[in-house]
Amino acid sequence: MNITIMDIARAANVAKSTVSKVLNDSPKISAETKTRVRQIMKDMNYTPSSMATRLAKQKTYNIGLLIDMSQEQAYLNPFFYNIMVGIESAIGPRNYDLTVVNIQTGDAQEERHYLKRLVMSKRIDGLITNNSILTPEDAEKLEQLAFPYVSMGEYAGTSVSWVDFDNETGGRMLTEHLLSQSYTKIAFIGGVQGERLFSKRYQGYAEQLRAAGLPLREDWEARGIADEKLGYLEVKRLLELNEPPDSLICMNNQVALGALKAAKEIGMQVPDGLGIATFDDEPYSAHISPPLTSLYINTFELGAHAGQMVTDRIEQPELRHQGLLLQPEIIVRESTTRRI
Amino acid sequence: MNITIMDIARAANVAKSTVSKVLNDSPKISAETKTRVRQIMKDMNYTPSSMATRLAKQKTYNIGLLIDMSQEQAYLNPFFYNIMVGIESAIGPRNYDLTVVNIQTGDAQEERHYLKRLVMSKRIDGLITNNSILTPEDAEKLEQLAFPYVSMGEYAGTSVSWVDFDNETGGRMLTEHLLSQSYTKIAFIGGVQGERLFSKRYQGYAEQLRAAGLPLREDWEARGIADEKLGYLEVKRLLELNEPPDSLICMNNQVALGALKAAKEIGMQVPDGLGIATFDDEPYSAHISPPLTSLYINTFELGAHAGQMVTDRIEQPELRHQGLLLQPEIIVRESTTRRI
DNA sequence: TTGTATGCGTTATCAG
DNA sequence: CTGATAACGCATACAA
Repeated sequence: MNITIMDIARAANVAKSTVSKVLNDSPKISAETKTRVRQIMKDMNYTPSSMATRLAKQKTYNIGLLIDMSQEQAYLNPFFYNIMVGIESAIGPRNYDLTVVNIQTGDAQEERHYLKRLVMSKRIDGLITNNSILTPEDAEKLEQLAFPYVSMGEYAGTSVSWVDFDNETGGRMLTEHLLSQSYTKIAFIGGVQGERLFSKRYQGYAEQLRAAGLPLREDWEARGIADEKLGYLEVKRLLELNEPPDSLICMNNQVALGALKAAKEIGMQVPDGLGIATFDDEPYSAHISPPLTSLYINTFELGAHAGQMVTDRIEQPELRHQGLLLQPEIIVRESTTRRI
Repeated sequence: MNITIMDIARAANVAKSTVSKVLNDSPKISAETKTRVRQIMKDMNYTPSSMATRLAKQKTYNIGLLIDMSQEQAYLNPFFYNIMVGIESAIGPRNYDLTVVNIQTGDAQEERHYLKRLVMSKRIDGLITNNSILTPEDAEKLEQLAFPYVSMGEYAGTSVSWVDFDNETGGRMLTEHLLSQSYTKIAFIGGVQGERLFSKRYQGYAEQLRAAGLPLREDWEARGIADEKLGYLEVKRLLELNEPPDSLICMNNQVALGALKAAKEIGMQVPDGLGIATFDDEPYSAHISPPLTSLYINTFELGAHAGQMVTDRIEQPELRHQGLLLQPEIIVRESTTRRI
């Protein structure tokens, strides 16, 4: 059998409640007994059972991170490791663990639903999700249960706590940068109408154009699922217009890669003939030829703030909901640095 | 208060033990009572408390994944997401959750040590680590505790279960491929003497050279921490030798990127003048110019096997330790496809 | 087939 | 300051 609190109590000649108090460093235990009991615990190589502690304290010290593993190329996947490290950096010091759970959006069988599996079964004290997973109904339910959770990704609607990057400002930054390099015919490539991420980014782009007194050209619109293929096909099309754009803002690196490929095939010089800037700086952005000007988001920070917010909400339930907007950072590289 | 098994028992007019048996689908409960009790559970929106279940069953249904977040560019980090999805795909269906825990190799304070924090405190039923984290002492201790664990990465020593890729065969495959493209002066770039990963890979390379009757040239040795800088500096040096190599095998993509940069600066044509092949295919390997021939390892599979193995060992403690060697796959791209 | 009693290992509430 | 004793919510051997 395993060694329990009772064994320690017997060995120390005290009640198990005393041992418990020593474990929790209760102020009403004398220093002597504390050191004595602790020594015995060490001698007997005792570690309290987290199962029992959790049941007694009605607290798991565990945070759940919800991800949809079926979404192959979801927005934040490439950054997942950093996000996780960020979360851990915030919750670890507060003694919380991180449990990563897969939610299959497909099979929504009642019984396997994460609300039941994780929240109602008390497997976790708090939840971190992202806005593409969290449905309004689930948010509503979490609210009813007064369960602490945070969304990574803006959740404008009701009273939901979230952290996100300022995508609108991001759109403005990229546009402004291109304008400063005296590009004036800027196209925006990728993204589906109605998609939150796209809307914000496009909005920033549109605003900045308007501020510069430039028109939004409909013939330069290139919408669609933001992948390499889209970038390739759309840029081929755009460059063959009578009046082609002189620069691009891409929804992500994949689109930019496709765009670059198209430009090369057509013989268009980047950046002199065509400037390319993109959202979502990835590890290899700097290694493309030419290196891509891109918008860096500090995903470690994103995770850290999310972790901070859940644990805050766990420990101070009276806290009001809040939204936190982090600022991106533009990294200027050759793909938009005109030499003329 | 929360609704418990007792509430259900009362509402159904049965003993709570009966409810418990219904929960566990015991064969000695009549079909009628089962359906009746289940209906009531649904009506009352009851979910058993995992805390209590765990304590009673002495089982957590939780697997721990140990990672060292301080190691910035560890071998498997870029592949972390895939590995995790692989693990989840294996353990999820068996009803295990995954808890990711950070281990700071730096502060080895007794109390925060994962053996105490996770294993001895019974926070998890099984452990997945990688061989760069798992020290022989810890392995020994886990063995003593008869605790189920699996190492990702070969652990040749004692009786440790592990999964890994066949790095030696990988070295042979890359070498063989270069030979088949009639490269004959193959250098091996990156890796530190004594490092397990390097040894295996280099060994495969050396064997294949020997099999082809080619010498191991000491002046082509380029050892060191496998990063871009090393690739750049070493290849600059190599290409200025009287008799430079005509092709390279790089320890990873970073090294290859550095090598490529050096080749470009010197004006050496890739692949005609210099063939470049590398270990560890990464998402962007195909997007480098020229696209890199590289050795792909299916990290999802790695994770899936690891997950499979731990759960197997949890459920069948009598199982013997085993090592599993997965085969890599070579992806031939332009960087080694000679046009002459 | 169902119910009773006890255990799982800790914490918390009281007395003393 | 310390010690009984009752939770915490479920599982299980044994009795009925």
